[in-house]
Amino acid sequence: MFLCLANAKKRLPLLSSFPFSSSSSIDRITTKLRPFPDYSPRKPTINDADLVRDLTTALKQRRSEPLRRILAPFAQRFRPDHLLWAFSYLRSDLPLAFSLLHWCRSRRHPIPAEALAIAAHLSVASRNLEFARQLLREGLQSHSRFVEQVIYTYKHWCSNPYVFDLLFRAFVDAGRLSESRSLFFHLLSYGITISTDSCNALLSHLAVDEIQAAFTEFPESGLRWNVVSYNILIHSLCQVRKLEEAHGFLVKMEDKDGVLPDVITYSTLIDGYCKSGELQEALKLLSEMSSKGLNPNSFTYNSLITLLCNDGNVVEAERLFMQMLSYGIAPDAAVYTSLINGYSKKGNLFAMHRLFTEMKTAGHAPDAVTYTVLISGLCSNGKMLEANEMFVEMLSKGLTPDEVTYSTLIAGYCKEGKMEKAFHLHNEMLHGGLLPNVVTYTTLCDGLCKQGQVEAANELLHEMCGKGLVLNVCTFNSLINGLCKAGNMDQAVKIMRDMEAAGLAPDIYTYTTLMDAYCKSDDMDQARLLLKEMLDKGLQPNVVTFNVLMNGFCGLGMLEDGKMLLKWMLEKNIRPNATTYNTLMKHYSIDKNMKAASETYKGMLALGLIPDENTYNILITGHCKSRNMKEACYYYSEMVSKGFNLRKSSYNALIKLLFRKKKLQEATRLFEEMRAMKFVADKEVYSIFIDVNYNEKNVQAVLELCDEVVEKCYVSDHFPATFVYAIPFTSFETTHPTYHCFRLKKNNFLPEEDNIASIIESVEPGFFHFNTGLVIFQSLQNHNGSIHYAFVIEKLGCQHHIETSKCREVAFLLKINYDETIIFFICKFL
DNA sequence: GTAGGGTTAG
Repeated sequence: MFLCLANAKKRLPLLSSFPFSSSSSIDRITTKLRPFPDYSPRKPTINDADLVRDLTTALKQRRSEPLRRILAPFAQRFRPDHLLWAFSYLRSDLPLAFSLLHWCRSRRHPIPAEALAIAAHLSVASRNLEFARQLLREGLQSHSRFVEQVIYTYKHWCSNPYVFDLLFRAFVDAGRLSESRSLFFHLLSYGITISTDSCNALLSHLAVDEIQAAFTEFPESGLRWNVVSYNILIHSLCQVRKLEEAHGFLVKMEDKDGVLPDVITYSTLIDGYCKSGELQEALKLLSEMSSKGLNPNSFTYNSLITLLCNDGNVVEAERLFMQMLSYGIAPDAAVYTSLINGYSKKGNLFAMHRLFTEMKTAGHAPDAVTYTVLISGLCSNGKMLEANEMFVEMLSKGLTPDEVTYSTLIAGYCKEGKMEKAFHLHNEMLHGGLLPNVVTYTTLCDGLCKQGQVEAANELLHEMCGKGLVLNVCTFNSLINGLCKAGNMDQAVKIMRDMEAAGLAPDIYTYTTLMDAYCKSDDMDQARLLLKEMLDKGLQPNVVTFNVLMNGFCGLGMLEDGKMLLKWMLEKNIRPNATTYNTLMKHYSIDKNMKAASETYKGMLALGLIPDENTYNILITGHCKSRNMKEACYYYSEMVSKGFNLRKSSYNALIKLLFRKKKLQEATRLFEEMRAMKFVADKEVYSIFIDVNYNEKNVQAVLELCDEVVEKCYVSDHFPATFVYAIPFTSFETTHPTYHCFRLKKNNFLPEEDNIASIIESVEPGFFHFNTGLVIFQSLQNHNGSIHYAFVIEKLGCQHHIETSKCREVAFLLKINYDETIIFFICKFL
């Protein structure tokens, strides 16, 4: 069963008892003011009165003695409500009153609401605001009708209205927002208005619509919002991308309310525009604020720098950074971090390190976010060793990694397919008291899916739901991708429909993923249907969507449709990228239509697109296959000059072509280079050089290459070296005789009859013509007890015995021409 | 009591 989607949709906690209706407050204001009640404490009994009088007298007279000793004689008879009367006696001696309260609390007596209220009033009156705040918090926590007690005791004990501000704040701090609002209006009836500062504290906890409601409703009671209030409102509107409204308030605050916007107001709105990618609007505001004499600061610039970096325009971002410096605005760690991130996302690790050094030199200590950015850059560029070193460095600096840092590292390991390491980190974060978040889980889920473990991914997501985390669209897209790659299209589509039904809208990733899967299963009709559905929903396809379709059309040989698609893209003003063109070129090259490939390449350049490594590799392999050595060499030298590298297939193709065109020296150089780059050459390429060396009677080189090709091309997870006793090596279709290479790996083990059978089984079918009895292994025992291996070339009826008793390893190179007779074989004793 | 930088999917 796949995920139940009941809790898929993220719901904001609703303040249901928080109806901001403006009519009710008007009624309240017109109501006549209520006076505060007169306080009349309960009358004590004679015994209680005596006890309290004796106790307070003792406290006053013996104040140098330890409290516990003074109060010991009263401890048995003392009740918490004695505090109420004691406070009257100690009103002029507050430290004693509070000591008594502490003593009472230390005896685990619950403090009556009335006593807490009185103590809070006394604290406010004596300007001990922090203590008052604590008392009010305690009162709210432990008594349901505490507010009434504060009001009831107010007139007699304090008459400082600030106590209500503190009470209001205590509600806000406790997250009891609707009660704080009720308190606001309740107090109006007594003529008390909560301060704007405290109302701002409430605002900063509210959702945007609630803030807006409060904005109209609260001033009806005479409250005046200040610049901070507007900043909170504007920030909140920006967060929900209501930029026009936010901008409207920037104008209104000054024009209608006479509240002047400050740097924060402008920076907030500028950031809003930046987050929406509206650079021009942001820049307009930047000049507007300057013209008003408001100086942009590092916050202001950072928003702009971040936007430029996200657009991939790091150069412009750094230019802005320099401008900021030239204006004497000091950068901070955040600004450096943004730039570092910009370069890391571009894959420019050199510039990333450069800025990191610059930042430290300028005296800005990198923080956990900076390190996370660095780690992220290293991870996404496949530098996991360095990423891990950076993580260790971060720890050594005493910085604490958080969920984001861990998720970043986990994503790095997932990308490498190292799921064990990824889960190890996941456990490490749990041990460190960190809770993996939805991103962590999505990352792990994606990693599992990419390893083909969709079921495990599904289980993981169930675990995640069980922890109360809500799946987001990325999570579903990962799972959908996993199902697609596992060929389970029906389930993938079902998940999409389910998420839709649960109110989580599939996005461009969802559609592109599914379209890609349909394209790859040659179902262009379904892909087209999805494209239509997506367009109908108003989702705009982007370059990736088009690339997926391009790949689909081209993969089916529908190159004309591919060309049309490119045209359509350009019409829709969606800028193709190198991948778009590479796909077309690749398929032209597969079709051996290098003319069309070259034209496509020209079109790409005409559009100002920069060819990437892939572009060159496609052109080179294509021209090689078409035996256009000149063109292949031209693109090769151009790519080298741009610092790009050949990939494996291009090396192989180019080497073969060079060899064919008798450019042995060039071919050899590339073969050496390719091996130095740790690429594995084709068996065919190995055969070329084995043959070349054989012809040059360079037996040592022949054997080395034989060993290498066996090691690299035949020994694999399925054929571990220790279990593969004989590995055939064969190759190409040329005029060369076929080589067979056998490598017998021995650990003082000699094949028994049974093992010979397994040798035979392990041999690639079709080559080792055992059935026809072409080549047989035998182990024979000599009369002196030493064991021989024997090749029996049955067809030829001759046997070759090799003494192996002294050998750990034997390599053979057999050169057989099936049509004629055996030509030679070489054995190598190690 | 208010603003900026980091993690996930095609």
